[in-house]
Amino acid sequence: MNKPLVPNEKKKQNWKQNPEAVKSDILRIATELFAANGLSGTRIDEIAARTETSKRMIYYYFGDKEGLYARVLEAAYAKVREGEKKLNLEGLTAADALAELVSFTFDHHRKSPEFIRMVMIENIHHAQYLKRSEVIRTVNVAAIDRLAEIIRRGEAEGAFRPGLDPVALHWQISALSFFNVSNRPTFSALFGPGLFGPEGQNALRGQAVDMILSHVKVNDP
Amino acid sequence: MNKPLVPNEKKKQNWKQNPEAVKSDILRIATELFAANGLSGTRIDEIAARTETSKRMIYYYFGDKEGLYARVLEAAYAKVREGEKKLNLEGLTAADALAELVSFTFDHHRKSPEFIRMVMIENIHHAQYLKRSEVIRTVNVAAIDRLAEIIRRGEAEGAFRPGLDPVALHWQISALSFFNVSNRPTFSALFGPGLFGPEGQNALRGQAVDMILSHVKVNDP
DNA sequence: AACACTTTTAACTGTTCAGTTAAATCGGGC
DNA sequence: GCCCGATTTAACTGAACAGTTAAAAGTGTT
Repeated sequence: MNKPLVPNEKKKQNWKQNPEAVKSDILRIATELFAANGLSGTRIDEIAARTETSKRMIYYYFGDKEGLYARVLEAAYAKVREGEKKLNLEGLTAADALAELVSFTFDHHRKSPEFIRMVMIENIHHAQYLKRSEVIRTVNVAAIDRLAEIIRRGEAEGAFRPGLDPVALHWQISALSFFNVSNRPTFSALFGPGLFGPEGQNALRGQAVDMILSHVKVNDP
Repeated sequence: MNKPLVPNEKKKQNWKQNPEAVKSDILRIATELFAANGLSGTRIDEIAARTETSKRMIYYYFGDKEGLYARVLEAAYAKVREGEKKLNLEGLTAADALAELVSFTFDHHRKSPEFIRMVMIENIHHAQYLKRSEVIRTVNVAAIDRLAEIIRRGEAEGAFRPGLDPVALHWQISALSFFNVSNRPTFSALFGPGLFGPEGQNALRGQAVDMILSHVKVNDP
């Protein structure tokens, strides 16, 4: 009854199978909608309607709603990791490398609002889906390793105070970069949009760099 | 058929009308559930079941689910404002006052996870309910005023660098305090619970104070 | 040409859930 | 004692929604 004798409308004749494309099409739309509406706020029927394929195929490939959500979460982390590979800190002093890392992280978060929203949603769910994913942990260990290396160099140079904790430092950089995106709606509603325009963001980025650097440097007056 | 001839079970005889108590009972349970499950994730039937009153009364007093959510959000902000009145910065230098403010804010956020979750949820919804509330804005203006006063004193003392923006400073203090609670689930799942135990939290609080202070102080090496 | 995997279609199931209805009773202020 | 607002109860409505079913036919591989 399908692929019918009447290939009217926009039904593609000479049609090719492409499971990967179908899956990634579903993931793309699902990411958009889960990030916009949360897990319970998203409708499978709406995902299906905006996909090139059908509701049936969502269940065929992803099992159920939670399975799809879990895959969306993993894909979001994977995509962000991919973007972080662009960062090159070779040949810089430890302080310059750290400044560049903070600045990059700040901007990278800004450019990934969908990812930020997925993490927010996952935090609302007490990270229960992230906890089950072995894929994701490795991504983030790399961030800590990179920081640990910078700290090691900074101590060797005598530029950084001793005893810095790379995980705490990552927490601080993340806090400043993440909050900037996650809490923009409420912050902007309460205090106006000034900090979120181009000048405001440049100022906040520079201040974040300054805060982190003055914290790790050795100078105690 | 009710208030029946048989006051068996725990039906309160000698029962008193008390609209305010009924409303605040509903708000208390609704806060707990909205904070736990979000707007679309919360069931009115579950709120009703855990209240001393009935589903009918929820609609009687709050109209609909969104009306109830909006009132819960306002109540959460009001309660947090109430807690902030405990902070006393009289007779301190600007630097000491700011240190105390950061430290207090960090701890105050930690003690208000329900409020934090409501703000997270509200950010997911692009602050659409907060925007409509005139009640809430005034709460937060006070925070800015308090900071502006500290900055003014710090500049007068010659202790702070000139040109500090109280809104940006509030953003920074909030980022460090808010992220600590909001992102604990994912951060802890990825990097372990170490930073969220008592020692870890003491360290993070101290480092937050240090970061803010070394950023506002005048010493440029 | 056989076989496994992929895709289409649309109706259907069963449940969950926000919001309603109705009639009755109760408390308290006037 | 009268009236109005507060409260109880439990069943009901109607829509939304996750997940299923079934039969058919396509693709790609060997």
